[in-house]
Amino acid sequence: MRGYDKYAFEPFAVTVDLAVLTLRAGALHVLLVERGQEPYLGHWALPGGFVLPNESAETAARRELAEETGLADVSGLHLEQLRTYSEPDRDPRMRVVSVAFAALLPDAPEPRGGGDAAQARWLPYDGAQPLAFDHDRILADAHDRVGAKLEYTCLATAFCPPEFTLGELQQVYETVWGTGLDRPNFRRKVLATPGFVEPVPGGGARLTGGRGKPAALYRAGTATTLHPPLLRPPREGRSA
Amino acid sequence: MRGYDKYAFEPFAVTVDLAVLTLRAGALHVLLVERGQEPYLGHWALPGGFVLPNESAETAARRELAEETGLADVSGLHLEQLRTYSEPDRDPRMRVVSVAFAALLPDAPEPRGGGDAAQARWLPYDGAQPLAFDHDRILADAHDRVGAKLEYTCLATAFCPPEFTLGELQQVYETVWGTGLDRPNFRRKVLATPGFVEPVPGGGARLTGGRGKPAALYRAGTATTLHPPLLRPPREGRSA
DNA sequence: CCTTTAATGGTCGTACCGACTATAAACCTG
DNA sequence: CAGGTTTATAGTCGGTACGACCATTAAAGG
Repeated sequence: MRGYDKYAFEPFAVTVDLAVLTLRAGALHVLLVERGQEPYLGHWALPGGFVLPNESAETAARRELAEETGLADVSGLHLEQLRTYSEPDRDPRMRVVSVAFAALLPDAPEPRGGGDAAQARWLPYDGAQPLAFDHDRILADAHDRVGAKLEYTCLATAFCPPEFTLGELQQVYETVWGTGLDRPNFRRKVLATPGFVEPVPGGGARLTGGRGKPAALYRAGTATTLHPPLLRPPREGRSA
Repeated sequence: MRGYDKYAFEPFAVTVDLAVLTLRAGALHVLLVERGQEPYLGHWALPGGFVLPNESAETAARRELAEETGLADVSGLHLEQLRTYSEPDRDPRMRVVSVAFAALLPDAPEPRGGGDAAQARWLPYDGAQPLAFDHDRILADAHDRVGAKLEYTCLATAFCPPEFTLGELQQVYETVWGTGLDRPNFRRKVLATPGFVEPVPGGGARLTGGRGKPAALYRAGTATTLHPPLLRPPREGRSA
């Protein structure tokens, strides 16, 4: 099927769906909107919308991200295309093909309504709540992807503010992976990876709550990949 | 933009594009079709086609794979969704959103025409040949993805016939990565990973050309991921 | 028969990583 | 203010993995 012109084709609606993730109070949270109409009236759903005629899916995703979060500048946020969901019956109204993205936010301002009546809120990531459409699966895929990319990329800093402590960076890993990590070993590994983080020149004032010894501040480095990777502890299945 | 009904939307054509990769004579090859019409008349392009009204993108990709390769059974082949390309001007004729897939084939039968006039052929992967549309980028993304997944999954066996030698498996890594690997170390690593490969019970007759000591035959194991991963040798940039 | 080729088996040293202990600098409590 | 708590930081130690080798075996070829 090489020639477009000689085959009839069905036009599809193309949308983007966003799994916007952040860390609030040491727990992973997702930005969800409450549906105001059928189907799935009253259910929570991932934010998203149509791709406009002159937009790429990435452009549409960033526009939706700005609209839904109410943030003035979303240009620096990490936005990653997950995959495209195209099951014929995923939306009962019509044929909708949706390109899913994951977005990572450092802090979590409570979203304004964005001019739309339906409320948008940060809800904790449980993995259990039934979302509208196939959004449970999209959200689970987003979680899997982010967890995997933490191993071999510097993605974790996308969850952190511009200046952060190593304790905060470790919390990102622990929260997304759901495991505990040894603090000295984590510190050794991160500092031994050139370009992962770099110390803030001025000196290390603390940012955290206040208890304990003040921590040094770091910024995200210039590296994007981790060689060798920072592997998560193997699942306690069985050892051969 | 929560409600579909209250916004106008532009219908898009949705297609799939396939980067079908195989190993022929120790080199990576790609299945390409020659375009028989404008635009890009005479250029090589990735095989692909429209997603039909009752198909998912995965279904359409597998159908196209069967049509283009002429293989009777493509159900066991590894098919992986790469990402979706949706730049508004990627096809000059109309708005086309394309879901790209990578397919991995063990052996490489010369493709029949598939009933279509345009010829389909295996061409060596150079990364230099200018393909039609944005297919150069899709092909490069496919190569990157496959190379990366070799590190932490058992994907390499998808390039191998049902029974293979460790030398053939090593050739997959060396060809895709473009590097040489130490044979004893590769062997030790593969055999130390439970579930990666398992010996053929009957005994190890050779399959390869004939020179050298006959190699034992193995089958793909049940594992899907490699823990710890089989990292490719670091690029010779500089060491800190 | 000797060379060539490739598979297989093994050694050795280093780097890394997990587990663990120790010290330092802040706060809180009485 | 003394002492305990909390968190950050420094360091040790042993096992494992892995890269760089070397050696042996089993075939084909001249």
